[in-house]
This record gives sequence, structure tokens and C-alpha cells, in this order.
Amino acid sequence: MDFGADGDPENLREGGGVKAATIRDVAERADVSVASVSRVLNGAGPVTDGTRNRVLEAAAALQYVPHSGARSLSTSRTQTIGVILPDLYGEFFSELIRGMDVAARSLGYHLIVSSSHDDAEEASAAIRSMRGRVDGLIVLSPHLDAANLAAGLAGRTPILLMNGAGGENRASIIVDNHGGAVQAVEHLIATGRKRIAHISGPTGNLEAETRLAGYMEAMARAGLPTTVVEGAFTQASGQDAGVALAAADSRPDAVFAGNDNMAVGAMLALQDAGLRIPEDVAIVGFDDVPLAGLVRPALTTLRIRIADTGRSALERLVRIITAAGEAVADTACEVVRPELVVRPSSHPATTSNANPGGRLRATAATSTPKGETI
Amino acid sequence: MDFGADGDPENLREGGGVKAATIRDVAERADVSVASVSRVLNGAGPVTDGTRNRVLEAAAALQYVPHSGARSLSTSRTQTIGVILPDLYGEFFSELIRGMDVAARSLGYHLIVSSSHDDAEEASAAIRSMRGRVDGLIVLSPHLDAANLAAGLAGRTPILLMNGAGGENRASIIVDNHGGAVQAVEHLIATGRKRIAHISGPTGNLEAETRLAGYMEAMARAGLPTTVVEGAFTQASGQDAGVALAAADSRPDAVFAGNDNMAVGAMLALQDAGLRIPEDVAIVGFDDVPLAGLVRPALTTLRIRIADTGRSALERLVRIITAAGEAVADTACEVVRPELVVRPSSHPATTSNANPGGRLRATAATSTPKGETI
DNA sequence: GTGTGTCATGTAATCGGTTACACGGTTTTT
DNA sequence: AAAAACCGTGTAACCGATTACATGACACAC
Repeated sequence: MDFGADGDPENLREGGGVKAATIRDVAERADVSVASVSRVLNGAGPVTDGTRNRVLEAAAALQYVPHSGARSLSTSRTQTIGVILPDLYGEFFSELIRGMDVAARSLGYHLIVSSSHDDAEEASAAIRSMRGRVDGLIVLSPHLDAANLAAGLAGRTPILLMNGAGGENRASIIVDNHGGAVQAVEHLIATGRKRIAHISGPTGNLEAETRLAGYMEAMARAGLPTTVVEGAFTQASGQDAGVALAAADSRPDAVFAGNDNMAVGAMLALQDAGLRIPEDVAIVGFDDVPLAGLVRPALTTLRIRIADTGRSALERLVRIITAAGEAVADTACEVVRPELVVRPSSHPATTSNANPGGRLRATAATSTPKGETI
Repeated sequence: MDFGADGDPENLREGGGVKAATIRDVAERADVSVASVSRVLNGAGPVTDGTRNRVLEAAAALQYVPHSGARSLSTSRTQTIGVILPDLYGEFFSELIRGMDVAARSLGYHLIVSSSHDDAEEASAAIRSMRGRVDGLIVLSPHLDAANLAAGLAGRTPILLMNGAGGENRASIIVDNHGGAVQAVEHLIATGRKRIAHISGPTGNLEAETRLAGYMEAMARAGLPTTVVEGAFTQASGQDAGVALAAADSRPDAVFAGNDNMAVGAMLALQDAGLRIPEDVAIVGFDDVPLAGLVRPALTTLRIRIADTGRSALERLVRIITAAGEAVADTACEVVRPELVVRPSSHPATTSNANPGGRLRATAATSTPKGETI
């Protein structure tokens, strides 16, 4: 029973190779068993005030910090969610991750991100390396189809799919890309455009292909001829596409790009070619990344509440994890419907100085208006 | 000795609550010891071809995936780096993380991010919860000064500081914010501006204060009067500041914003007020986020190669981790010097159509030119 | 005074890997 | 032919926590 529990110079020295205190060190110093230390520190189980105080004192004196890895091993809960991203980067994904991060923090989870997987093999390896590290996964990589998922997964790691490959008996969230594309085209047609070109995302990307299909369908329905330039979802590829379109024989009077990045790239290219937006060419993007409201003219686009979607995805996955073993598994496929936001890039009437910056609400909005700022 | 090692329906069934195979299961099936399995799977230690094959077969049949958490516990290497971010968000941080992520992948590390810490207490808790989860930390949160770091850290977790609180006997990377601000102001003066206002970052933020100090010093040296509006590093706060500046008695003919976000916000506000950029007001930002080259007019700014900086930070931390225990610890403070990139927002001559998009090189560049695109 | 219940505490197994060391069998050396 | 060196393999301790169960002390009822 030694008094003077704190100020032990032995353990305060920082410079050397002092090993971090373990729960056993604390137990020894407090003269109790490791079980009691664990009980005190986790607030679980009965302990007397005396014991509690001795433990807390010892822990403070030793600057004890529990080793989460060890805890995870014995509880089989890591309080960590893995996010598998594609090799693409840009505001879309960073917004999404921001939303997830906010939700994760508030639920007591950590986020571990793994990105830039060029192929299925690599992505599959990434998933495999997550075992024992995460309690669940959110998969955004389009390289991972059902087959690869099965290959990468031993055991039952809860997974939430967000890579466009919905359904398939797994929990998933998909964006109504087809419907969004149709909305985009119909808006352009409604505002008098006839020669509407599409800059598509890369072939092989499901989202890109669905948006393209929506464009094709809406154009066919209107009896208009189609023009498609393939991009890669990057701003640079949009710029290239814009250059090509500006030089085309029958220059389009509208461009619907597969995402905002490419729309902005195309807009810059068209402007550089001396064309006026939207007078000569209207432009519509997809996603409503923050940038869309900041370029001039501000970009008409299909709004996905990106951060919100990320937040709710994470919340849902945590719900799945927590409910593991329940009777009914969550295998629903949630659909996010994009909302058309009309800004000056497609709508001459909104170009005036009176309503700048794109803070104009969609006139053809399809979802519930909420009036948030951009 | 049973033949027919694969196709066991018992272990292929996926739906139920099958527990994932462990190394012991593999050992049993291959009829060897766990040590041999470990040796085969890690390629370390001597094994005969026969053993190797039996182990690989068993592992494949059981769809064995090693449990990284368990491995970490016994090797005390997690192959994971933690990144502690402030509550701020925006392109700066997502670019930085992108750079880190790329480096992490190529070095075989994972990234675990923890953001949105409003105060020191919370950030300190975040650090604590990283113990046993990461091999090292990159701290970007300005809430963490030396005192808090010490409080959060038991044991010797390698840390790389990037929160402006350099020096202090810890490895760190800081940006030459003072020098950058001076460059910005001098550029504006050199192009004939006299009433140069500054939109500062939030008080309490070291980077913001250093940039402010640089502005003050350069202005004083030129004998010019100063005007400072406090912002919060967000685009919205820049917009507010822009509104205020547009309405001010003696309207400035130039604005130097504490970062690009605020610069863009201010630019929009000034444009909305009917002012021409750069003819009426020149604008200079700081950071050179991708957005800076996309707004119109494109933004003059101080370039920090953000992703590169992130990449090299991560590489350095990994080097520190790997070299732990070496004679000489890395406690250097690396300084990143921002480079002035002149674009049309500050330079009428560059506004012409001939050189759009901000792909113009700095005329007053201070660093080694490298000619990369934006 | 013995029996029973309550309650704080300790002991030891466990999570799933890695690895030092021991061991038995060959091959090589002297 | 005995000793030495080598090599593949297995046993068991260990990483640092959690927790089921056993234990012992004490209070209360009979």
C-alpha cells in the first residue's frame, strides 16, 4: 500500500524507449486484478469506490491509454468502418466521405479509407486486407461485382454497396442515374435545345452507362439525333470533349455531361473557343458538387445530396452491424433520386446580375424543396 | 490423409452465421501446425513444397483470410497511419489526403482519418483512441499544441505535425505562410494596387495568424494603410467579407484572402456587387486548390503543391516509423515555400482570351519551375 | 451457529495471429 | 563411426485486452 501515487519520474520520462503502460501495469500499481481495472475503465461491473479511485489514480499516473487493437481482438468489434473507393478522385468522393465521417464520429466509429484500385484483383485484395480491421464495409469501387466480392470475403463482413451494382441480395444504395439523365435531357429540350450532345463517363463504369442510357432513351423519345463523346469523369477529359464538340461539324447547342467535373471542363473549353454559355451552348452536369455553384455561369446539374447520402449510408451500415444476427437481414436497395437544379449554365433568363451565383431554385425540381444554401 | 481437398460444401455455404476460418482451421485441414501455416502464408521460414501445397490448398478451400487485427497485436505493426484533421473541410484537406493516400497505398499502409474536432479536448481524445490502431500519426488539427499532444499520448507513437505548430522537438512540416503572404502583397503592389485589404482566417488558427502577420509586415514596409476583415477559411465567410468590402467607404482595389476558399467567396460577392475583377479589384488567394484555376477569372494564388506535400508527409512518417530505435531521431522542421501563381484575377494583361483558364505560369515564381499542368 | 444470498474481486481462458526454441532426422565433416 | 551442422516442423509463450466463472467476505435469517 504505497502512497504518493503520482509524480513518479520513472514513468513520466518521455524520450527513451519506454513502452506504453498496459492494463497489467495499471493493475499492479493499483494493487488490484486486471479484471477490476477493466471494470473500472469500462464502467461495467461492480466495483467499490476505493478500488475505482486507486485504479483511476494508477491509470493517470502511468498515462495509461487502452490498446484498441487488443480490445478489438477480444471483443471482435473494431468500431471501424472501411470504405473502398475507386481510383477516381474529386469533389464527389470527398463530399461523400465527409458525410460518412460526420456520421461515423457521432456514432463512435472510425473510418478507414482505401482508394485507387485500378482493377478487380487489386480491389479484392484491398477488401481482404480489411478483415480483422473493420466491422463493415462500404464499397464504392465499380470494379467489385458480386463475383469479386465473394472472392474477397471470408466470413460475414457486413457490406453496403454503393457502386451501382445494387440488388443482388445485398444491402445497397443506388442513384437513379437513368431518371436523372432523362430529367437533364427533358429540361434541355423544354428550354428549346435540339442538338444535345452527351459527354459520357468511362465505359465499364455502371453509373456512366446508366446515365448514357437515360440520355439515349430521352433523346430517342423526343426524336432527336444523338452525339456522344466518351470522357473519364475527370475535368481534363471534359475539357478534351469540349474542344472536340466546339470543333464538330454541327456544333451542339447543349451539352449534358455525365458528371459535374466533366461539365466544368467542357464549359471552360467551349468558352475558350469563344462560345457563350448558355446563349450558344447550354450545359448540364450531374452530382451537384460544391464547385457547380461556383463556376461562372453557375452549372445546372442534378443534385445528389452527396454528404447526406454518405451520412445516411454510414448510419445504415452501422445499423446493419448492430443488428447482425437479427431475424431479418437488411438487403434492401435504396434509391436516391437526383433533383434538377437549374442555374445559369442552361437558362438564359437566370443569367442576369439580379440572381447571380446559382442560388436560384430549380423551377422543375422534382424532390421536396428544402431551401438550403450552396 | 484425405484426398479431395476442395469443394467442401460445408465451408462454401455463405448465408448462415458461419464463422470465418482461422489459422488453426487451416492447420488442421492441412494436417500441419499453425507455425507452418504462418510460415507458408508469410513466405518466411523454411518449408517443403509438399507442406506449402497442402497449406495453400487448405487455405483456398476454407477461403482463409488472415485476421489483420490479430496479426497486429502480435507483431505490433498495424500498417496503418492515423490522420487527425481539424473541423474545417474543403479542397485543401481532401487534396492533402489524396496525396497521403497514394503514398500510403504504395507503401502498403492504410489510412484512418479522424476529423471535425472542435476543441483540444476532443482532438486529444481522438488521438488517444488511435492507440493500438495505428503505427503513427499525422496531426493537422490546430487545436493540438504540445501540451495536448503530451496529454493524449502514452507510449511513443511517432507523430508528424502539420498544424503550423512546428519545431518543439518533433518532426514537422510547416508552410512558409509569412513569406507567402509577403509575396502576395508585393505582387499586388508591383501591379499598382494601393488599397489592399486582407480577409484573414479565424483568430486562434496559427496559419491564419502568420499569413495576417505577413500581410501587415509587407504593407507596413510599403507604407500602405491596412484593412483586415476576419473570415473563417470558408467560402461563405469570404463571401460575407466581400460584401462588407464592396460596401466599405474607401473600397479596396485589391484583396488578399487568407485562402482560396475565401478568395473565391469574396470574388463572387464583389462581382455580384457589380465590380469587375481584376479591373476594379484584384484578388489573390492562398493554397492553389484545384478550384482556383476553374473560377473565372482564374485566381492568382500562392501554390502549395498540396497533394505532393501530403504524399511526402506520409512517406516521411513511414520512414520515421521504420527507423524507430535508430540513433538519430527525425525532429526536423521541413518548410514548404509557396510559389506565386499569377492568373487573371490579379493581372489585367492575362485576362485576354488568348491565355485562358489560368494555365499561365507565374512571372514572379520563386520556386523551381516544373511546368506541370493544372 | 449454520445456511443462504449478495457482492466485490481474482483467476484463467480466450480472441487469432507470430515466433523463440526444442526436437528429431538427414547430411556432412573429421 | 562418431560428431557436428543443418533443416523442416511442432509446441507453447506471447501480444493486451475482455469476461465467464470461482472464490471469499460479509450480512441477514433461521
